[in-house]
Amino acid sequence: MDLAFMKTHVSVDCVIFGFDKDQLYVLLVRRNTLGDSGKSLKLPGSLIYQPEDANEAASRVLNELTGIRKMKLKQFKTFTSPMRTADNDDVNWLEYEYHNKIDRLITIAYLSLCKITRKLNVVSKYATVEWRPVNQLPKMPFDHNQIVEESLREIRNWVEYEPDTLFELLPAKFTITEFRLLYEAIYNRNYDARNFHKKMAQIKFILPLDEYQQNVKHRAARYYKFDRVTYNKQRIGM
Amino acid sequence: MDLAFMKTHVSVDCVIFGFDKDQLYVLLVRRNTLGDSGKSLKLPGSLIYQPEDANEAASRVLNELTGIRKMKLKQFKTFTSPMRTADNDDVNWLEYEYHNKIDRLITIAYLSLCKITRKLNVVSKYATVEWRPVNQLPKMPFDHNQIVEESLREIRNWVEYEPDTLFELLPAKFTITEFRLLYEAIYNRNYDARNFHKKMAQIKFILPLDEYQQNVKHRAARYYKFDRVTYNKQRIGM
DNA sequence: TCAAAAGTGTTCGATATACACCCATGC
DNA sequence: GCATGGGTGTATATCGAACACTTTTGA
Repeated sequence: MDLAFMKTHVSVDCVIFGFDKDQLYVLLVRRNTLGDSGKSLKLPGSLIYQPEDANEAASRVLNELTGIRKMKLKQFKTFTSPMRTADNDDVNWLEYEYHNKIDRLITIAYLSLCKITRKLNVVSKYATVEWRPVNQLPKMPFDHNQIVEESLREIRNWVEYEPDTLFELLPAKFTITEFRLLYEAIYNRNYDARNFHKKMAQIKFILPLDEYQQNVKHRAARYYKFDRVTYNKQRIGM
Repeated sequence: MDLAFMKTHVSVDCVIFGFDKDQLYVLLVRRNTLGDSGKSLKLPGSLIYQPEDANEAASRVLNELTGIRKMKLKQFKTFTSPMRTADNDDVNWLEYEYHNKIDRLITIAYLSLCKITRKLNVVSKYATVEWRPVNQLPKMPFDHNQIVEESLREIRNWVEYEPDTLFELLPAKFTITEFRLLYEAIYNRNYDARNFHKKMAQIKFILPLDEYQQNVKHRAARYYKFDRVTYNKQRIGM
């Protein structure tokens, strides 16, 4: 056993989910490639600055991308394998990007949710920002593919403890069918539309509006909205 | 914003739960005190060595204490606040213990379970090892009190996903009442003894033995055991 | 009038809860 | 024989699963 203690840089990486139609998407950034490893898309992230804690760093990354000051986010796992930086291309990019010699790097992974319709900033250090379907992700640098995989398990946990997180993924006004498709995407199973309706009707913080879809070539669906006031009241009682 | 990136040592800290009678206990170590902050008990932990990942470091800490090679363990949260090392006494102890200059330290917290009857090793760097009731913990260094608090939420999650973890806390042969008291301690609520019995009877991997309590001044309770073979078979089918 | 999706109610089985009495043992 | 905890069964409420038809709208 080498008796030296690990001293290392620490980064945060954010798995930001979006939802459209019937699918979950993950927000990836395209780094300015050096060499050509083919792995040009990656999770947005950053090294942690000296005076920050990890939550602040993740908030900063999210804010840069979305402009939202206080995004909901959740730390879910820290990845520490020395093999993370096994690929030289990955390390070269890091050192170029951060102007620091980097031998080993651990990362604290965060989960966050964002409306897919939101206009995003292209942060200077990246060429583009892209939503990619979670089922068809490209090969990414470091262990980013593994991080996304593990985040999927975590998202269910999150919505069970804090169901209001779900509404981060939906537009302010949504139909029950849209909501059901979101559930189906997250839990990767189907829900009976009738039973689902019944359940929604019982949930007090989901309010029916007097608005209906326009210009659809079938019966127009009713819109609903999430009511945070009622939600918070219920939570206090628990 | 200070543009220096954080470069830091990383430690693991282990919250090891034990169970006796009707209470959860946490395993603490007594450090050889320097100065007298009064905070001489702390969670067992260690800086991570250069070639290790965090799981290996946590396994090493657990192994040193219990002699068990492959203890079940679960990473649950990383604590990164710069304020962790705000107390000079804490930092002095660290630097004395590890012969390293330490300005900032983040820690990856692990959860583990151990039979409270197990004979423990006193690791050289500690004076003693002690089980303390989780409800009456002393003030501990760093953010160890907060870590334990957050671990309690995590333990429920763990036993729901992997119920076999529970049996790490019980002797090989246990009564249904002992098992119920464990549930009550973990979920901090009472369970009806009759309904609990009924539920246990349905669980196939809990096997009744032909052994009963001895020398009790009331009707002797039957012993049961956990059957891992049946447990694994069921799991595969899920 | 047809296609496409919205909306609605009932039945059934499984599961969780509430609750009361007899049993075995040591003293 | 009594105190102590062990063990059992029944009735009820609740929740989730299965399931079919009518409604609205645009083309």
